[in-house]
Amino acid sequence: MKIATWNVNSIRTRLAQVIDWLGENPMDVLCLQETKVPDADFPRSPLEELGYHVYISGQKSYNGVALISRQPMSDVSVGFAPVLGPEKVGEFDEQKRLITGIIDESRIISVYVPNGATAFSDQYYYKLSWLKLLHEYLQNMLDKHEKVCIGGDFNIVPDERDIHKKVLPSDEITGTTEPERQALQEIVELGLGDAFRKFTSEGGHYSWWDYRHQAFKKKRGWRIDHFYLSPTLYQQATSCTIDVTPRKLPKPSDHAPVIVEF
DNA sequence: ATGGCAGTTCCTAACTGA
Repeated sequence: MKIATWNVNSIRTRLAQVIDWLGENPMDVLCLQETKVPDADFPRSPLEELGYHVYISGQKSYNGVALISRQPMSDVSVGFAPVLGPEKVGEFDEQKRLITGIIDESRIISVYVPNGATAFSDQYYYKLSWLKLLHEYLQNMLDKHEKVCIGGDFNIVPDERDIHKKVLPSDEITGTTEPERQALQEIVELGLGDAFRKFTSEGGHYSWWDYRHQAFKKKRGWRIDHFYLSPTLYQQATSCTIDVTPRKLPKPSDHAPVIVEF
């Protein structure tokens, strides 16, 4: 089974690139983030005409996630509330950042973790709180012995190999701070494995490059788009790669797709 | 170092992004 994750930075702007990419790289499931469109306006028919099933959770301007699946998915749900209950989740489902469904007995999750703006800002603490809910959400699924594959834009650089420059804790760069890495580590310690790191241990592999300063050309990127797999799927994984080809196109997303196979 | 982004919106200027 081949699953990809891609933060497309607006599905309407990137639709032709997504269709072309799927033509070259057929996937069982494509997890999308930053679709930036309300559900009623999502361009579902062009994808359905390619033979995919489309599951979406979007909003105007910001955020938005989707699952594009070759086979129909079962038990599709959006946000934390269907798993954690509305009382615990409160306002945290207002931003559309999470969608899940089951295919071939595996639970696939497309996630868009909050950016966090400036380190230690209100948005930064929102990100940490959101990650705590994600931890509980995944724990719930793993407790039910589900096979879990979560892919998406985590907006966290796991370690020093995953960013082009030397970063000191005192730099306080959002995405690299200790509390964020700790929050991600606690998620990993639920029993999930970073699929990319099963196959590649050296640094210098990135999934996001700033649009400014010719960052892509200068190879100044961050690896912030990840797949985490529960033990059985991690064991069964045969590859995990980043496809930088779409990042070279005119008007690209600032993120490249990541592909896992198991 | 002159300036070196992109997407969205009831603010074509202000915001978010990471």
